[in-house]
Amino acid sequence: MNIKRSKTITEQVNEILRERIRNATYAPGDRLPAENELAQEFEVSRATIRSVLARLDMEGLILRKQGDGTYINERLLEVNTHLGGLWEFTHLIQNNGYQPSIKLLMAQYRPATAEEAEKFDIEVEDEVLVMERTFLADNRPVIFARNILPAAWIQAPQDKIDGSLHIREFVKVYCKQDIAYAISDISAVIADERVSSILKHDILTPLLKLDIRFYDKSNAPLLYGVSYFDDSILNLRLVQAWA
Amino acid sequence: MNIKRSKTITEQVNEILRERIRNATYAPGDRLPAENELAQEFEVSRATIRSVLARLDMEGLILRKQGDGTYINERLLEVNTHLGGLWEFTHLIQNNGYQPSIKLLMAQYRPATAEEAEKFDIEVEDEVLVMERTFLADNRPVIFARNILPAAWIQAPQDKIDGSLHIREFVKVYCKQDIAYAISDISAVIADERVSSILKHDILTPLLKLDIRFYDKSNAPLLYGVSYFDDSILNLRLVQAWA
DNA sequence: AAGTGGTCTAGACCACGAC
DNA sequence: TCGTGGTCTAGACCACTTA
Repeated sequence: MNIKRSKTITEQVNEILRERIRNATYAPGDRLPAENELAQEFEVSRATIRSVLARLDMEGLILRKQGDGTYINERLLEVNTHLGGLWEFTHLIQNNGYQPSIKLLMAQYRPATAEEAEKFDIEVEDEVLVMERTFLADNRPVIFARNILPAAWIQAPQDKIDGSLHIREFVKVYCKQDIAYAISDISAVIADERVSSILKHDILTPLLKLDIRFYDKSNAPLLYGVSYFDDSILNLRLVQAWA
Repeated sequence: MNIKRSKTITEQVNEILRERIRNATYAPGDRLPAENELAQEFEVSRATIRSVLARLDMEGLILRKQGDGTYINERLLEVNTHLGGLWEFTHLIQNNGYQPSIKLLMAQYRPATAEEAEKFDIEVEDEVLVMERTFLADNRPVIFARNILPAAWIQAPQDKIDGSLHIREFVKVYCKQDIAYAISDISAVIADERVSSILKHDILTPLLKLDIRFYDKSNAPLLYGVSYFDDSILNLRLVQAWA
């Protein structure tokens, strides 16, 4: 097996194994080759193979049984959202079987509220950028998202905001920062008129609200987001492997 | 540093480091000793230290910066629920600052509905055990949970059901099985009368509903659970580290 | 008994950040 | 430049399942 350079070996093995699971080279329920066999095939050490398998295990893609073998989890066809990607809305839409797209509704600067200032560790009245977007599933709006970040964070030309970027790309491009982790609050709410009219949504059906704060490796807050969606249209289904 | 046997080395190091974080030997924001130093202190290899740090990193407890060092995440005081433990309701209650307890409302056998039969891969009309419980925060009911499992799964004496067990303990004791992973659906609902009366809850406030299915390593369904709670009382706050 | 995954070691070299 | 974490190796031995 030849492996291209430039990406890490584990990353390459990771991609190959995922592809084999995706295209059913390893079909659901199948037993994978032993770790030693995989190590031989890819010409890497067993430790490398194991670090890849550990990640697939965490995500619930495989089930490892000591003394027996490693199996493809056949139930993962039903699952659409892995825990690590709660805020990857386009994936959520895609995994529910729709074609995702993003529409920028608004992007404007205004002074921070007291609450926002506290969240970002900035002064009240410091300027923030507010961006409102909808995520569409087959051209139907299903998620309303409002993102807020201090204007001072923005390093790149601010004139035209590209609203079609994912959050992690957005932060990367405009703030030249990488997101290290996020803290999310999940709650159930009755939509206000504005959200309801945007989502063309029955006002009596409660929505899921996601309140997400993103931080970098130095623990500086990068971006704050609040999102609403109807869980009867988009199923929020998570896998959790035992720790 | 002396280390007791019987548990794995990584598990022991894990516990020691967590304790040091908890009791602020390593205070929030502090930089940890270098991996090599920790390896020397515990008399283990650096790989062992790294596997422990990798887990703390995933859970958001620490932030690792290449070329710099590893730091305690000072923002974790705010966080109460790690993703791995979505169904550990007593932890959820505890982390919201209340004293948790569990009250068994009902435990009875009845034939499976069509929906249940499909979920468990059993026949319609096969017998299932239904258990209804409330989780109390300072003696106030805050979570209503209904758990269902096929009666045939139960290996232990069925006469008296101990309703105060956690799910993983319950499955361990009565089914002699270990939970390998779970699939959860999160949704927002308006409570029905029964749930509302149990939770003494304003009927207009939407609740979070958690639909969780538990599986073992062989992919056999073990148990199914539906739970309701008011997110204005119990904050469902998750940490997600970047994959 | 044989084969599997689980744990652990003692190195090596690299990429990055602070000084 | 130096120390840090990031990657990777090539072994070893153990615990467990299956036949």
